Amino acid sequence: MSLRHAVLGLLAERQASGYDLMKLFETSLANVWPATQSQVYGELGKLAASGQVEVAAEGPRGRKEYAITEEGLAELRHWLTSTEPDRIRRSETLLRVFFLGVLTPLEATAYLGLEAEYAAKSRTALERLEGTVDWGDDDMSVYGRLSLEYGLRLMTLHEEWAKWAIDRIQAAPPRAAAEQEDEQDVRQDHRQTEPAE
Amino acid sequence: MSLRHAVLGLLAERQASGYDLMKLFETSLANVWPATQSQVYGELGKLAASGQVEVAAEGPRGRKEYAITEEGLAELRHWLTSTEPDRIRRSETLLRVFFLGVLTPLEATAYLGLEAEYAAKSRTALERLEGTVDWGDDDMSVYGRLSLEYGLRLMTLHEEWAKWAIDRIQAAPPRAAAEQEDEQDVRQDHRQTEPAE
DNA sequence: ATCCTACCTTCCACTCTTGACAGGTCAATG
DNA sequence: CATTGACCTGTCAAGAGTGGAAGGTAGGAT
Repeated sequence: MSLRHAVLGLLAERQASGYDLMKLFETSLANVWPATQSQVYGELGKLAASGQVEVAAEGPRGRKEYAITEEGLAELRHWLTSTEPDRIRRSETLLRVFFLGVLTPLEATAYLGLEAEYAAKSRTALERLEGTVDWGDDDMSVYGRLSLEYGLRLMTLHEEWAKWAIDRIQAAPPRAAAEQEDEQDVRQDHRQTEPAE
Repeated sequence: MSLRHAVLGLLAERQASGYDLMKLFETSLANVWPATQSQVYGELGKLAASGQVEVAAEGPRGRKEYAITEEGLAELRHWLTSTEPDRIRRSETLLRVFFLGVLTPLEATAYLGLEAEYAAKSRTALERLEGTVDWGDDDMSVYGRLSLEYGLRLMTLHEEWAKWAIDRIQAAPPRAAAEQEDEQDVRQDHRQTEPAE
């Protein structure tokens, strides 16, 4: 459902073609709600069909500039004020952390080290972005900057957390690798309960 | 791709039926990688077909307990050590922040207030969870706790960020509502460029 | 003895997302 | 003039995730 509103939101700022929108998705929204061409054009079609968006101008090579309609703006406002955001968050990084037990403590800390490294790199990239953009006092500047700050804080958290986790594992290694070997043997016993299909 | 490895990871801990796995997904992995019945059973079927998992025992009412095979364990290790995690993160919350400009500053701060509230509530829920579980020194305890700590820190960040954002908006409101009205009029002009379809 | 509840698996229809492919036009450069 | 590159729209196949329906069994409580 969110992609629909992302498109509406961008068109609320100013009218644009699918091509224009793609550039916006690749720049400003890349870290918040990525989207592909097929999605954007598809969504524009659906929005036009339902009257929340309409072709405001046609340009050179088949270019169609879309503008949000009153209906679309109403829908956007309704989404922002009267619906609960979908807060389900999937984190492959954390999923992996859950299963770090199948590795040796050394391998586990190596993984977390890469996480810390990634977060640090990602954070400096955001800082560079912050320096690049010229922040005016328009909506996109004010509110986009709030998002950027969130990203900055998140990457800081990520790095510090990863370093903290490494310390913890090194302070109290969960289990010796030898015990893991034992467990593998146990599993093999299980497997003999029934012959392979 | 990750769901496959989530299932493998859980089965690496101990063998289980689809039903058992569902309970694990609802409890331990709920905040990290949610999954539905259809997904879990489907994935078990595919994993069994590819030999990474096999039926270790059959129980009372059609119950089938699956166990990870050596192949599956190898795949799990490979995933953990030799592949890059998918770090794309979608945040509907932040997406909305980008478009807060279509609302009045008052409405915008109200939204962020709800975010702060949600984060606070969510954080105390995690703290309660932390108190409930008895943390041993096994893998799931050690590594699961690292994930929980991440969640705790994230919710703290979320709340503080939302409060900070509210302050910022109140200190320097982006634009008066009156100007937004003007903009709507401009958009109406655009719409007259072409009659509705 | 019956009924309820928890247990347990399987299938389906739908939307979202990805990645790639196909096709075409304008503008400038050599 | 021919080629190149940026511009611009569209479609399709396949996988991932959602939500719910269907259908059946074992065990315990009344």
